[in-house]
Amino acid sequence: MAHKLVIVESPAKARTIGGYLGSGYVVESSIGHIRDLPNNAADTPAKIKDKPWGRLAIDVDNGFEPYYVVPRDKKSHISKLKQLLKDADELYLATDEDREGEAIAWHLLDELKPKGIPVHRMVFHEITKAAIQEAAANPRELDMDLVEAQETRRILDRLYGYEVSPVLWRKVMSGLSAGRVQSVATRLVVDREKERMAFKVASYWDLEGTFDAGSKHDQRMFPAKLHSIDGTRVASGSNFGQDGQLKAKADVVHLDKRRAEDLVAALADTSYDVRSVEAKPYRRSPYAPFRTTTLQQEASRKLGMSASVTMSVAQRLYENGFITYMRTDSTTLSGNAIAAARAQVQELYGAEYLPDAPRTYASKVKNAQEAHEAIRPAGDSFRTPAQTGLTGDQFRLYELIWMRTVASQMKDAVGQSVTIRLGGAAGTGEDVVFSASGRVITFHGFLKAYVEGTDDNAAKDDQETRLPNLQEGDPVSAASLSANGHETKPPARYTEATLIKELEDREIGRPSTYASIIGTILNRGYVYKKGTALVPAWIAFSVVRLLTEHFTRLIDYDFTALMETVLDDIARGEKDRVSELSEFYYGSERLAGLQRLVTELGDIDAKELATFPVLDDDGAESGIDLRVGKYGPYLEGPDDGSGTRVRANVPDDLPPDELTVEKAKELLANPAGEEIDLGVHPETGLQVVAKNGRFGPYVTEVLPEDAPKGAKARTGSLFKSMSLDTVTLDDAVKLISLPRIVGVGEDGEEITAQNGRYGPYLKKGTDSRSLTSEDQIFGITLDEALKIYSQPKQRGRAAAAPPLKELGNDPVSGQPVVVKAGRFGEYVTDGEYNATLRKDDSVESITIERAAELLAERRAKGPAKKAAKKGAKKTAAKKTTAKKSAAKKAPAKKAAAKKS
DNA sequence: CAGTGAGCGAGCTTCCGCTTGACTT
Repeated sequence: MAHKLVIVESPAKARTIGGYLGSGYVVESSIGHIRDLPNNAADTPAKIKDKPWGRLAIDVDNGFEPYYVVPRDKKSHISKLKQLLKDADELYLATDEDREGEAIAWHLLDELKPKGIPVHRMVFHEITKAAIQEAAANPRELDMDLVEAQETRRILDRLYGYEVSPVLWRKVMSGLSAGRVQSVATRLVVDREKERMAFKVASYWDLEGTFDAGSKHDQRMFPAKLHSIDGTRVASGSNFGQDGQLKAKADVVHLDKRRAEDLVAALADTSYDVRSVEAKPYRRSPYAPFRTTTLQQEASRKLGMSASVTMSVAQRLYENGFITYMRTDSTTLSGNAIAAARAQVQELYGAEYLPDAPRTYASKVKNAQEAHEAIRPAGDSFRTPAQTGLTGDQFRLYELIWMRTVASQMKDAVGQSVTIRLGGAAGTGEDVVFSASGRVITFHGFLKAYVEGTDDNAAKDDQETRLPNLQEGDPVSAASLSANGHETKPPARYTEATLIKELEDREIGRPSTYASIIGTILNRGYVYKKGTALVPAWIAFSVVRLLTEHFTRLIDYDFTALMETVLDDIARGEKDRVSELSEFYYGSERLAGLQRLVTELGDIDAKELATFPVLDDDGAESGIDLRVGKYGPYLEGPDDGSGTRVRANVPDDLPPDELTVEKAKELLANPAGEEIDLGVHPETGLQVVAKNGRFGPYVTEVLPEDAPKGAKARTGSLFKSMSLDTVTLDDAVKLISLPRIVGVGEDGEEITAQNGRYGPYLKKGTDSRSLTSEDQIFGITLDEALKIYSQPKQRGRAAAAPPLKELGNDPVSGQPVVVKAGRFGEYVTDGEYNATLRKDDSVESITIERAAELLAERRAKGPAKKAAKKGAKKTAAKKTTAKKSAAKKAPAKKAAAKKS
């Protein structure tokens, strides 16, 4: 039977809308984007792989034409949609009405290719029966200008990310990344840390007292603070700047301890009178209903949920029909929602809390796309939290959303704020004024339902301080007075919630990505969490420095906002996508293009980039440098002219702003870190210790201070079977005795056994042979050693690697194909060509057909040996780097994955 | 960053935004 096919983005939405449209309609979802640029080489179609721009999947030479693919996990879904389309007599593309939604609609059209049936673009902002039916009755055309704007955004992000990231691989560390959003987020965290490092603590003092209004007042005692001396204000926290120091223009008295205490003494006999009473009406309007970022902030402040936890809990609430869509930048409530909230206000708080007219909230977000409603309880009447039957996190998050929504339709809170000034004369003749402020809320309004949390210790909106009802001229006495010292505090580190807020304020990122932005910069190792604070790692300093020095425009805080302006122009048909992308990539008279920036890297000095002088409190250089190395951050002591500088590791979890000159000196004084005393060597009498070094744990002798120049401490790596915790003095004595002389060969040359870079081995002159186990170093006899030397050298190597699996014969070469485990992972070989298994292959699942495919691909590239010989040295060096950094990265990723 | 020798298959990392399940731990 023929039907009309409606495609929306979200499955949950499809279910709801299906119910509103009734029979005759089939509502399905696209589940987000259905096509994208290929993610990596494995997903890149063969026909563009070999193009110079194949890696980008954007033909930068021909109008920046993008090459889209349907990701593997979406293929079956696309077939399902195609199947549904076969029996459809009309197609409604009902994706979200924003830039991305318009593009999804176009991708659907382009991929499904409906033949001979009408296609409509249907849009709605509310999911109510009336709104959906009206939308279906009044469809529009696809807005191709808006699609162009989306493609421009997508292409620009790809060019930025996939061109700049490789620069970081070459200059900083393999596997790193750069992007329009993550790099700015990282920069924010790094810049904040730099502010903290430049911060110098200042102290200031003030006076606080408890005053007595006399027995005729109900509220007799009240607190007040010193306000001014002889008409000049006393310095308080707000007079100090971001650097911690008194602002240059501050016309204030800066009290120190002595002056403050002297003043307390001079005020011992002072009586006061009320100089002024200033009352102002206090009025506070409700907060707007939740959008993604405000929900994430409040869930963090009140429920202690991370952004990603908040989103997944909200997702479950959404899927089960408890709340509206949770990825939104809109604070707008539908008419039904306003009515539901108002009904609930009436019911729970009474008519006096209900404003005469419904409240509406305009979006504060500058680049808001408003495709959805605010986040609120779902339905035309709200369920109270108790009525939902929810538990745990879902209950608590629902309650938060429900309260916020209901409160948004309540009356303002009103009251009075009062400032009272008290004056008196000090014994020294100075005129002093104290100030007391109070707030009384006479009608709580929405505050009765919902009070927003605060990030620092700022007063909450419902906080009250009552003052006595004093009049000008009334006498007041001081019950107690004290001098209090304060210190200026550095700007606080970002938390997930405050960083997200900052990004939103700067129009960077979208509701669907805020939580994952945090994930990205954590996973790359740019930042780590210390409690809830985001602390930048030193490698982030290197990356931000490279980007600010060489890609200044791209990491500018305004880059995204400027891009949005251009995209809006494209969406209105006023600018052309190709010329904008061309300017971005190839440059113009006024701008350097990205392509030139990433190819002309000669002046990027990787070493300099990774070096940060450790500065003292006055910002002067100490001669000590922090450097970001392959093994993490380390310190280099001052150059004393000896040619070598003392080095020391910096603990991974030492926040950059805690690396003072004193701390650096302390670390340099004990460069090796912890060492374990094993005792005294029975023969030499020297102390023997175990340490962790560059190549892992090892033992070494401690040479006496009067040891002759040039004397070297003997060392030895621990065997793999040993560990720092369990190694004994006996083990150590044996290890440092190496190499062991096994005997003399037939040619008169000495054969020794030892441990090295590639494991245990025998050495005879320049001829070396691997051993299979570390125990052989001590156990092997001369006869066995001679036997090994009697065999040709190749043998030990080949014998060590039996194939993991035999697959049969290759159809092309006819040779047997086997799977082997190699240095770079598992690979298949037919004896001549080797091909590494790809991400989706495994030893268990691989077939001869797949192996033949891999070998055919490999064969197409020609023999490897010639290529390998070219610039062999350079390649070898690079390989080592890549391998080490990969090895280093793996555990970090695992740890991150475990947490989440 | 302790200091010791070879020779073995390269291939891939990465962006931002839109959506959920299908995975494993």
